[in-house]
Amino acid sequence: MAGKNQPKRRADGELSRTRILDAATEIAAERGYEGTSIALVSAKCGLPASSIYWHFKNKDDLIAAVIERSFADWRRAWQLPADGAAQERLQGLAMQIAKALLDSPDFIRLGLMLALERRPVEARARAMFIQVRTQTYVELTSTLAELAAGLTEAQIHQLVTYSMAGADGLFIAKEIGGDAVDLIELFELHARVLYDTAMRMLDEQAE
Amino acid sequence: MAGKNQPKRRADGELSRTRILDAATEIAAERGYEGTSIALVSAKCGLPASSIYWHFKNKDDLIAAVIERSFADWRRAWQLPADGAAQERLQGLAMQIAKALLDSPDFIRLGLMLALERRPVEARARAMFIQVRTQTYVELTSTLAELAAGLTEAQIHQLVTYSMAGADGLFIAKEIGGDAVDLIELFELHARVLYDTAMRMLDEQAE
Amino acid sequence: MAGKNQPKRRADGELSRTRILDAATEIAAERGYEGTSIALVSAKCGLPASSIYWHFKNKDDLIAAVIERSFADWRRAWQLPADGAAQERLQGLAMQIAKALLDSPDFIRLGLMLALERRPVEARARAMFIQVRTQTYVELTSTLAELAAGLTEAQIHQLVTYSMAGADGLFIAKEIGGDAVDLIELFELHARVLYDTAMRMLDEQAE
Amino acid sequence: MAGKNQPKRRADGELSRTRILDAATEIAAERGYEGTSIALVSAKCGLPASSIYWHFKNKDDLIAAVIERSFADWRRAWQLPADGAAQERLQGLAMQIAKALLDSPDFIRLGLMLALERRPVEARARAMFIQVRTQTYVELTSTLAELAAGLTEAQIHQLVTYSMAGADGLFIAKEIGGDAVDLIELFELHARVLYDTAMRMLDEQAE
DNA sequence: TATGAATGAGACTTCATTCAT
DNA sequence: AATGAATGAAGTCTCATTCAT
Repeated sequence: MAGKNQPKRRADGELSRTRILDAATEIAAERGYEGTSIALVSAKCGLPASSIYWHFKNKDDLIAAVIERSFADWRRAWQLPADGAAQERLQGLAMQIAKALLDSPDFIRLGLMLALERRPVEARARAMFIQVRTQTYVELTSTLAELAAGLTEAQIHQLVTYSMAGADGLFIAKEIGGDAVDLIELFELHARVLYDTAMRMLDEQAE
Repeated sequence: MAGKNQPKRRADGELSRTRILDAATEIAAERGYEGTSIALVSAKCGLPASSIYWHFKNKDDLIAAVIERSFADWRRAWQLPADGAAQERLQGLAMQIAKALLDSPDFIRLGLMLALERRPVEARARAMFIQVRTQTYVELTSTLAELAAGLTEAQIHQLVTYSMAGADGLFIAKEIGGDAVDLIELFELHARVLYDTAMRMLDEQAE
Repeated sequence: MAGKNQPKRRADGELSRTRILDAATEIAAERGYEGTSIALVSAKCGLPASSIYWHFKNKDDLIAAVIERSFADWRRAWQLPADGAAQERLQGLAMQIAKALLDSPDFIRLGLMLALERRPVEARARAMFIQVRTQTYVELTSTLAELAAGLTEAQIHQLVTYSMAGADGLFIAKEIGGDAVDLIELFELHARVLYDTAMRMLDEQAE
Repeated sequence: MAGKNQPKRRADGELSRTRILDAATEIAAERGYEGTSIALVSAKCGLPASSIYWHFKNKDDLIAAVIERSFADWRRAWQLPADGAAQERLQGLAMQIAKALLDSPDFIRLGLMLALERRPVEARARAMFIQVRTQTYVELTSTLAELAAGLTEAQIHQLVTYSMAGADGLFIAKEIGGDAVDLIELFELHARVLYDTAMRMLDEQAE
């Protein structure tokens, strides 16, 4: 940052890129990969289609960039709990994630759509989602290892998988159910379930 | 076979319809709504594109029919537990559903893709998914009301929502994780979690 | 007529034919030759497309039949004046034709559309219009020859052509102008103009 | 040629647009709205169909542009009479219009076809014709008001409507009758009729 | 006297992408 | 750092017509 003394062109370039990404994010989160046409993005951001190709190699590259940026936004919206009792830390984390899903649902909605597709070839966009999702998996794994010291690796894998699956499923439930679904309350339940399960696993191990 | 008591069998429209639905189901489950082109379906079922339009009003109508039929297939693959101890019945149900998801994943994969999309207009296919899903919700609600008599309506709503969300999420986890995810084991965990939660709710209520 | 003792099938056949013609007339008068699709006619009359082909060889044949029947209807709505003073007879004829155009505009609207088209090949329908129109030309020619005895053939040809052109043009003016155009009044003017012109021609000839 | 003061000439979009319009005009004047397929236009102008959509939003937009341009051409072919005796001015105008119709019949032929159609929705092309036609109506109205000062507004409206109807009708008569119809002679008659009628109206008013 | 089913051709339109400027 | 123009492929859907029953 700082020192922006280039002839302003650079600044405009950055701005255009951002406008394209904004438009593409909005559309892709609504209509998925195939439903996001370059013409639609062009119309929404006001730049001609050929300009989009100046900033991004192709459509796949564009959607991958969308995933990358919206993951970063989403990831910034919550942080791993630093200290406190295990149960409270878990509850706090769940609340943060629930709120992040409510506030910026683009990342998950688009990501899940990509994850569900099984297109023969296709490529970067889906891979990008899998990659950043793995990053979350790793973070949660180390957090859990700390919160519930003593669990086996297999148990941790199971718990983290179950916790992420629950988050995905609850997000979808909210998408489908709308106001009939209280996401916060359900994430609270989810956190409690995870805590209880972890404790039970430790107990059973102790015997 | 045999014993068909239809007039004569007449040009076998029913058969063609089935062939089209088979092809469309396979493709739609892999590529979603937008990714399912009529040309692709035509190529896979061997009938020309124009014949598809004899059997279905348009693409939306076709995909809605796919959802309808594959839900019926999927629903036929499991049945609500008739009797036995509550915990066993829940475990049994969870196992059946897990297997149904593994055996005929078309319904859920396509349905979830549709559920995630937020296309401005278009509708029938998505509406059909929401509708049959609601049917499942209702069935599970009455099952749970019986299994855990004493729960409030709100609690049952929460539990059923959570159970369906878990199923969706676990399905996705399996899609993404492949062999690294043991769906059966996770569904067992899910059933146990649901049982424990229901019991806890009843306990807390008793106090 | 009478004596309809055939097994009713025949009657149904006639009825179907009529229903098809009714539907086709309505559509063709609105949308012209190309705009009249067999599917549209089928939807409007309730019979399947293949039934239309049982009654008519092809689309061209159908439209030709439409022209033929609607010309007959239209022609039946007015009659050549039998006697009276020339001016009154002309006025009366003009009024009848004006009313016939207002009451059953299908024939003229469709006919003019066909007349204006210059499709390379195409065929029967347009030819049918030209044919029935010629019939009207002949009738008007002999009427005028009687009303204004003494005119040369060339003059009669000119007058009849001008009178039919006026009728066509006024019909179009009404189509475009709607309520701003008083068709009756304009036909009255047209009749007067024709009468005056015929008289003038006779005068000039007399000199 | 030469003297083009546009920046550089850049890929010659203007030329392509013109080529497309030329082709579309020719075809639409022969076959009407529905008969003008994009493929036909593409074949005639040498540009691929998709390029047509770069220059025009859709088919309706293209046909509307055809109407607009061919009206302008047609309108340029005649001018309102500046001075001289009323009768001569009217005759002169009629001759000009007759020749304009013979020389560039595209505008009227296509326009009349559109005017006769009563398609449920769609519109722009037809609306454009109605609009430019109204422009002519206004011009003729003020010319007539000047040529035959003293006529009431209603009379002028009637005369202008009748004069335009006559022109339309005579054009059609020429289309149908071909060489059997002497358009020039008929327009002369038409001019005379209009003059006589205007004079008669003034006379009757004077009484 | 019909009609369900099918079909190849072609309708309009959008697609992702390229390239000269 | 862009963009006007173009393009071949592919999109959904309708067309007129046929044919076995």
